[in-house]
Amino acid sequence: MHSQNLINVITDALPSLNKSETKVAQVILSDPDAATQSSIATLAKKAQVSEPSVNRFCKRFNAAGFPDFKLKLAKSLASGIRFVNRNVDPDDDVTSYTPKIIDSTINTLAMVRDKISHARVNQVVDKLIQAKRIYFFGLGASGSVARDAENKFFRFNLPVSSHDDVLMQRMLASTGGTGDVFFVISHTGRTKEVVEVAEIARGNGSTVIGLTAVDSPLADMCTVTLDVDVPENTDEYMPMASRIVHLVILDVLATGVTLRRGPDFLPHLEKIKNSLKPTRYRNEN
Amino acid sequence: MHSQNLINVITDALPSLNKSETKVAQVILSDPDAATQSSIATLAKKAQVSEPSVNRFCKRFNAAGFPDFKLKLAKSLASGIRFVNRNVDPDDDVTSYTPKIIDSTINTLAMVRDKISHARVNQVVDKLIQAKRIYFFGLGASGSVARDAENKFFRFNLPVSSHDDVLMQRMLASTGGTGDVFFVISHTGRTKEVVEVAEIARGNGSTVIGLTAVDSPLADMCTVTLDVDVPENTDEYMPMASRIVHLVILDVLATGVTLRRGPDFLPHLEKIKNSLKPTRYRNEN
DNA sequence: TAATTTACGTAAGTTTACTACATATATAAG
DNA sequence: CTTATATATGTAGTAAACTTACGTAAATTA
Repeated sequence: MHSQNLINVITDALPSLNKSETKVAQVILSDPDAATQSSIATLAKKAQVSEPSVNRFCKRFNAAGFPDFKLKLAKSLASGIRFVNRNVDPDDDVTSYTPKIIDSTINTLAMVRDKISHARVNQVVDKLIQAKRIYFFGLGASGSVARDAENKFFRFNLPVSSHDDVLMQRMLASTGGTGDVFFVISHTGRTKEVVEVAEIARGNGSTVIGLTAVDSPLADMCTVTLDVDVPENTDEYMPMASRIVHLVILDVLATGVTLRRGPDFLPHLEKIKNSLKPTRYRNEN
Repeated sequence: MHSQNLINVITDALPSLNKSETKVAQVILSDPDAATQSSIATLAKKAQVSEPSVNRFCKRFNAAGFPDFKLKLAKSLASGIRFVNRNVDPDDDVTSYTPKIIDSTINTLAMVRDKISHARVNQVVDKLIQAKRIYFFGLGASGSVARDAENKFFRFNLPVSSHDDVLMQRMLASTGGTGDVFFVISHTGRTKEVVEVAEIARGNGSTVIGLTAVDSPLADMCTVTLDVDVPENTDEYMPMASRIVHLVILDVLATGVTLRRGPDFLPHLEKIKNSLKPTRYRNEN
């Protein structure tokens, strides 16, 4: 199993902690890297609690003791994931908002990595393998995700198309049937048009796959749903990470399909790759 | 250079170590994970040396002492493992290829975060702020990136469009002039058509921004380039992380523009957000 | 072979972390 | 509202771990 990032675990547990534990958590989260280098005494002093409180805190998070906790914390920090404690401020400059945005995306991806259901991924790959035809549907920001998916999946040598036009989507959904897979992408899963389209497709016996939010109306309508629980962007400055997550999940699915197709399929992919060579300037490296 | 993996550093230094240091190194290298969890006493015993020898060994590798050394070792272990098996194997199953792909994307983003030039980002934001019109150009996978960019930047209340049609791109480039910004996206930066389009636009006095590879023909042609040095995908199974990187950089740019516009601009963004509400099913949360 | 440097270990000292216990605070019951 | 009980937090002592100082042994050089 994948070990969940300690920093996220602490953040999630924050509301359930008692007074002194909260103090310790805050000190650690405010500068996790410093925490890995300080002794139990310094940390206790910073958090204004006693040393045993720090020790108990560590044990609460399944560490053998303080040193073991520091070790685990260091490991979490090393995986390229940094804790983003602040959203972009109006007075941030390039040097601060750039890493903030990238870190926030990284964080979201790490969360998805730890929470995504492998069983579901497998189910979706199953459906995609069996598909005679795949339609990728998305509106707005999800429109470009759908388009990217088309660009990935046409390589599998089966009819694939993407659509961001609601009327087109309705028409295609109503003419679909067994063997057709409608892959519906939506961040909220609450856009009426999209949900209706899914319903129509479902009614005709098509397979409907949803890449959308948990417990959304769209999710309820699908044959299989890959639910992504990306925190809503409340902050005006914060860009939606869900597109990125969706794209990466589509990468995962494409990889799954490729692997299922087996090694005999690789020459086909190679052929597509090579087809682009004549369009490029030679690389001198 | 970036901080090298401690295990590699030790391996490299192996020939230059003296007797007891070699013993210590061998014990650590044989099971680095165990080393991070053992005390200086146990490690000394295993290596058949005295405790101070272990301590000196740690200091030789720029650690403050044994605990600090363990910390550094743990860090390189955490990031190292992920780097080592980051490629998808033909016999991987869902539980292994899913985290691999996500981790690989995370690693790429972390690299970009550390290497991206803030000065360049600032320059590009400058150009975008001054633009009277923005065209996003991209082909293939970059086509959907361009489309996503359009979806982000139209919010700034200025004429924005995206194009993935080479002929259309040529025509627009040839009619452009001062005040027009052509934002050209290309993973390789070597696609002839794209480079030519950039050249045409440049010739007419337009600003050409490139989101592309370092030292590529396209990069040479641009007014400002945001070079992204994403490792080429040699592995058939590995999806291109560059799209993701491009999208995130566009997020950064959009944020930069938003911040420059100042707080007076926020109501406008809010208005766009609210415009979607009637299209959605209510969220009961 | 002697001088000098480098390597290594012993033992003492110092820091660090843990445990057991006591007190305080909060919660529930009467 | 008081008492009982559980929970939370701190104090002090102890054990373990780590570091330093110093001395001896080995290796290197003159």
